[in-house]
This record gives sequence, structure tokens and C-alpha cells, in this order.
Amino acid sequence: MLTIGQFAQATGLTAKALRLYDETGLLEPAEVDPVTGYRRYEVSQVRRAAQVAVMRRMGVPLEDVGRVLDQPDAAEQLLDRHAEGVRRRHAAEEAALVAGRAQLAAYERDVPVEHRRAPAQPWAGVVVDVPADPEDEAADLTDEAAEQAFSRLWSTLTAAGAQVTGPWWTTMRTVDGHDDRVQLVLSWPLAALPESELGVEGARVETGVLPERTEALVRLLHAEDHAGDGVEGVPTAAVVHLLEQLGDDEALDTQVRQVGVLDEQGAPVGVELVVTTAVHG
Amino acid sequence: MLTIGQFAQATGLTAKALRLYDETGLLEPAEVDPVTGYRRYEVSQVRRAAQVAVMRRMGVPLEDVGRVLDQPDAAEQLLDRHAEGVRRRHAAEEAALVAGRAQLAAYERDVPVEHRRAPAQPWAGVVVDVPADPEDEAADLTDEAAEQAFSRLWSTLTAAGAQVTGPWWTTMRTVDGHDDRVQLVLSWPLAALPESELGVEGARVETGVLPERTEALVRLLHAEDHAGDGVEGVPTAAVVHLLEQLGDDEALDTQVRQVGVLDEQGAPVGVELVVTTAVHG
DNA sequence: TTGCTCCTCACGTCACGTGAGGTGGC
DNA sequence: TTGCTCCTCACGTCACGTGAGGTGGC
Repeated sequence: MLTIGQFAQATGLTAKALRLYDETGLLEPAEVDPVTGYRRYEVSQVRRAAQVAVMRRMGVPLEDVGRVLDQPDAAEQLLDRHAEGVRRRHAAEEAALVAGRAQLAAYERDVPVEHRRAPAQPWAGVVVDVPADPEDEAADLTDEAAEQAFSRLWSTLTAAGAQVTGPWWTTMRTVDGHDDRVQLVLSWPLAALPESELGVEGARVETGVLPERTEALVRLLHAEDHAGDGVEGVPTAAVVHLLEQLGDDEALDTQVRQVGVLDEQGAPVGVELVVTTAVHG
Repeated sequence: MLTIGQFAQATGLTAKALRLYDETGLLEPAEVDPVTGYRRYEVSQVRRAAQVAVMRRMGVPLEDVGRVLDQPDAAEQLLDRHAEGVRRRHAAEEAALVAGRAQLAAYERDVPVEHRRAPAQPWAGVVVDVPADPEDEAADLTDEAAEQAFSRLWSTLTAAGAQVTGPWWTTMRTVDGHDDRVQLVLSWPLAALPESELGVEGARVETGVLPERTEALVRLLHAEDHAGDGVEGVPTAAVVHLLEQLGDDEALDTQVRQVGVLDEQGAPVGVELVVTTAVHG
């Protein structure tokens, strides 16, 4: 019979850990002195203890260690899954390290913010529900659905005789009471609001008029402009810089419009992130 | 001014986290209502909050997040060190996964245990202190010193006319009151105990006689026999199997001798792990 | 007026490490 | 008899998540 200290020494565990394993039932001493409470272990218990020690060094949670030892059928699978989980976590942590470093650098870079006066602007847009989590598998599908609805809107508008006067823009907004979904609004600027109701298959249509206003904006025309935008859920450097341009009073409505930028041939070359800083007229 | 919920939304943090950052001083709201305790944040605080959010996703501890933000000179170094630490941990965890899996497999493999009767055996050995932690940089040095002392012992023995009758063996033992050091004893079997005191430079010499006894042993002659012995501090599969051969009574002295195995030409080809299971005569 | 938001505790997390204070065993 | 070992609490760890129970704000 071995004392807890001897057994710990022999197995690569600590006395403290052995007391815990006793308490949880993972590895009970062969004998406990009813008077002193001293734990006594048998040599034949070394194997199980060594297995526990090895699995703990592998990072296997105690609960799974017990399962591996007591359900041999499930052992392989549990260990495989554990390894898979560890490696998945490693990959994610490595990615976060790289993306985070780039993001921090992007926050430090100088981003030129422009200001401009813009006239009142009628518009019509389609509203699309999208999952808030871009990891969601449904995200790709709704992206596609959004593009379809948007092109249908264009057809509907031109068919109705409405004149599209510039590049599209998009905005995002939260839906009250739904943390897991947000709405994407894809809009065309118009010469004038259409007379009649507009209908588009698979999406709701909204219309409105942006007032005469002053805007602050950041242009994102090159791939480098998006460098460091790889961290999920965190504002991009461009958005941070844009918000910093706003006096705190102006930021009452911090809704950001993402406006398409076209070259002289009308081909899309990037986007502008735009916020309204003042309303006139 | 933004409420805690709006600010959380804008920065990729949670309200709970923001309250903690307020409490620790990492990121305090621009304003706290003295009556209701409501926190109010300014848009200009988004940048710092976003930086915090990014670093937390990188796994940077809160204390270091504060240092990076408030001591720009130290920032690069802190982030580099953090990344280094994470990657070092990943490598160690990956290694533990692989080595652990092999070790568990080794515990499952069948290891043949032999028994043999052995006559009384006089011996002389050198005692060398070694660090208990094989990661210790001093370990390599003491290994070398041990080999030197051992070959000096051989010279001393042959010079003194003592007859070495077989291959060497080694044992390990703990030193009372020193958790960080163990003693390694390297011994030669002799035809008879030498008459005179033996002295070896740089080591203490011990002599003794193993009694006539029965031994249990495992032979480790091939590289595969050591497969899975890569987990620090945990008994090897061979040792576990050997211990399992012992009745619990016999295990009073579980000291394992590691005995050299020589081929017919006298060249070393492996080791036997040997324990005494009974003493005779 | 009714939800929704915000507030402050308080507890749980996972597997031990580290004392404090006291007793058993060779 | 004197250290050394073992015992049982109890607290700390790190950064929040998750209620409970209550109030403020549009």
C-alpha cells in the first residue's frame, strides 16, 4: 500500500489532484483509514492513475477522462474529438493573433476623412433580413437573395419610369427584439419619388428622401484599404476614423451608409463609408 | 452620448465586460449619472474600446491590454511576447496531444514480463546528484559528469583488482528534503566486495550486496519498446506493467533497476527494467 | 402605462495551488 | 521526541456569463 505522497510521486499526479479525484470518484483510494482519513493506494492502481495523468497533460477535461477509462468503446472517439477541438482552437487563436495585429495596425494608420455638402436625395430600397452572425450558413443564401431582390428593384424602377441618378448604397439596422438578425437595406437614388407603390418579389420596398446635408466620408477604393478588417464583431478602422470625425452631438445618428463608387465607365471600383454630420434647409 | 448597450453594440464588447472595464479603470465611461448609476460613453471612446475588443480576441490579458494602450513604447514588445507565448503553448499542447496518445496506446499494449532467480550480487556504484526536472539546463552537464564518474569508477575498480562480472545497472532515488534533486546511482556488479575503500573524483562511492532473490523484469531492446515514453513525469508503460506483476505486498520496495543488456560481443543493445519480488536464503 | 434597458449584487466556471490550523506516524 | 506527512476547510485563479430582484426612460 502506498501513501498519497508515494502514489503521487509514482504516477505523476499531485496529492491535491488525487484528493479531488477521490472526491469526484474518478480515482478512489483502495482504502481510507476511518479514523485518520489517510488515503492508501494499491500498486495495481498505478495504471489508471497514469492514464489520468497522461490525459490531463493532453488537456482532456476530467469528465471525459472518466468516460474514456470507464467506457472503452467511446474512448477513441472522445480522444479524437478532443484533439480535433484543441487543433481547431489553435487555428482560431493563431488566426485571431494575425488578424488582430493587422487590425490594431489599421487603427493606427492615418485615414483621410473628407466632408461634402449633399443635396436632398429621394431613394427607394429593398429590405432584406440577414443573420447577424456571418458564420451562419444561411448568410451566403441571403446574400444571394439580397442581390436578386436588388436587381429586381432596378428593373421595377426603370419599368415604372423612375430615373436612377447615381450609384447604389446600403445600410444596416438592427431589428427590435431580434438579436440574431439584422436588416440590410439596398437603395437606389432617384430623380424623384415614384408616384405609385413599388412591389418586388421576395422583399419589402421602402422609399424616402435624404435631406440636404453635410456628410463625412472615407473612401475605400483599394484592397489595402480593407487591410486589418478581419476581426469579427469589431468596428473597422475606417468606421472608427469616421466616428472620430463626428462631434459627439452629431453622432446622435451614427448610421453609416456604404455608397458604391463607380469609375468613368460606370464600373464599380469601391465604396465610400458615409455619415451625415449636419442637416440643412 | 451612447448608453452602455449602444456602445457595446458599436464596439464589439458586451455590457457586462464594459462594467468590468469601468470597475478596473481600463475603460471608464465619459459620464456616470450620480443618481441612477447609468453609464454614458462618447463616440470618441470607440477607438479605445475597439482596441480592447481586438486584443481580448487575441487573448491578451486585461492587464496587458491596459499596458499596451497606456504605454505605447511597450506595446509592440508586449504584443510580440504575447504572440510568442501563445505559439509556444500551441506547440507544447500539440506535442502533449501526440505524445499522450502514444503513451495511452503503450499502456494498452501487451508487455511480456519475465521472472528469474538471481544469486547474491556484490556491487560498487557512484552516486550523482541530478536535477529532478529534465528541462533544467544543468541536466546535460550532470549527465556528462555522471558518465565520467562512472568510467573513473571502472578504472578504479580494475586498478584495485576487483572483477566486474556483468553489465552495469542504474537506480534513481529521491533525496530527503529536496524535491528539486534526485540521486542517480550507477553500479557495476563485482565478483566480491573490494577490501579497501574506493575513491572516485567528483562522486561518492557506495558498495553493497544484492541478496539472493527473485526478480521480475521487462526487456527494452528496440526503439519501439520506448514508443510512447514521451510524457514527462508519468511512469512508462514498461514500469506500469512491471508494477502490475507485483503483488501489493511485494511492492514494499518498488525500486526499479535499469540493467544494461549486452550482445554476444559485449556491445550494449538495450536495458532491462528489474524489480525484486522476493528475497531468498 | 408598458416593455425595454440599465443598475447592483451574487454565484458559477475548471482543476487544481496555496496557505492555515491541526493531527498522525516512524 | 522531532520533523515530516497527511487531514480538512477556505480562498484565489481570469474574465466574464447568467440569473435575481429592482428601478429608470421613452
